[in-house]
Amino acid sequence: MKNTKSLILNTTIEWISEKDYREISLRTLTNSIGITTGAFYKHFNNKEDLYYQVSILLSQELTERLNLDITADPTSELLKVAEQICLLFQNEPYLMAFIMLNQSNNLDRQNFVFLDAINKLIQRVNPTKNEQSNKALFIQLWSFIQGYGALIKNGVTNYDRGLVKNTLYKLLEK
Amino acid sequence: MKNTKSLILNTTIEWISEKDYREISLRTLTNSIGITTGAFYKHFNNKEDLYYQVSILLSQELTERLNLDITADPTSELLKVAEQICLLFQNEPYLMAFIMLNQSNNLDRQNFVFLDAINKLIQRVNPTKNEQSNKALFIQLWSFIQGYGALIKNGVTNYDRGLVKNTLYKLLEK
DNA sequence: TGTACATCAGTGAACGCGCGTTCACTGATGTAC
DNA sequence: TGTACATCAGTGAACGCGCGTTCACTGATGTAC
Repeated sequence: MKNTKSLILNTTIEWISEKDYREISLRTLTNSIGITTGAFYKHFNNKEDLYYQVSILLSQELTERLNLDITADPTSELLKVAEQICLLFQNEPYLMAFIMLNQSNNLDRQNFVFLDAINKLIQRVNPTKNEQSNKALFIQLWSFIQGYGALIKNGVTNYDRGLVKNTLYKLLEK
Repeated sequence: MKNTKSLILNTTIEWISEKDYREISLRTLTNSIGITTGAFYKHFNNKEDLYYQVSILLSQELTERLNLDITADPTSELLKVAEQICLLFQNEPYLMAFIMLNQSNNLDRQNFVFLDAINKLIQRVNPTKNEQSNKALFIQLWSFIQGYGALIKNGVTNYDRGLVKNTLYKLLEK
């Protein structure tokens, strides 16, 4: 049944949200659904295959959730994205850790869609600058968001909307 | 012998530099030294104890290596620290991953010494501002350094001295 | 100087455990005639 | 409508493996007399 496969995918996402994904075993996962580990292999080649498919789903979900509007005011749109991602780090630390650790393995189209959209926003926020300057700005923004997210995730600090806004404006030199 | 204990500590650091520390087993570690796993437990309570002691050593080493001079020009000193840490992410990715993942567990004095020194530099770079503004600046700098380090470590980008300098100056509003 | 004893780093084999994965089998369901 | 067969999701027990940890024992070294 296709139901079981999507049940496995959705339950995996629930587990990933609740604990470090490296500590999830196929036994705990399949037990919590009510199937055996043998049944799992009727739907996935192996555990890595499961995580790969989950990471694609999560990339799609993230892209939809952020709901980028590349025609809106690029500065406020960038701010919106930055805030939402930082909030996700605060509210879904395990999920974001999974996404961040698996993003570099994922060269699928969905990730490109998301990063491309951010790049387009940056080009529009900085229309007079050259490509190299835009790439640098992208690295600066992405570094801050990831690093700030990590600090939030580790409990070093709490999410502060004003700080995100202030950082963005400094980096954009607004 | 005290020699064996420090041999274990130093060899662990070598291994941590070469691969993900989560993939190091006591067997591979002790085999590479030429002792048995039983001997290991004459010197450490357990594996966690080893990693804790290693993380203290690495914190000390990092502090010494950065060689902070809190009397020097604070801006250039901050730039120097930021550059050195980013370079470490590029040259010692596994080691930095270990330090970053274990730093939040480590509330030992050595870490405070290092972070305190950075905080003092920030106070001197921003003498007229209040404490809250300094704390925000610290979070901004630390977020960028950590996030940029992660991007370098994951191969998303390469270390670029100019980008680090530019980011620092933007954040310091110089 | 020689003997008896204590200490303790290191040995080596074993322990129990949880893991991902495999596979012969089951049994419900759909299809062909 | 009833019978024979094919399909295939799911079972459940087992596989081999590597892990951290334990422990009775060894044997070199130092100490006391």
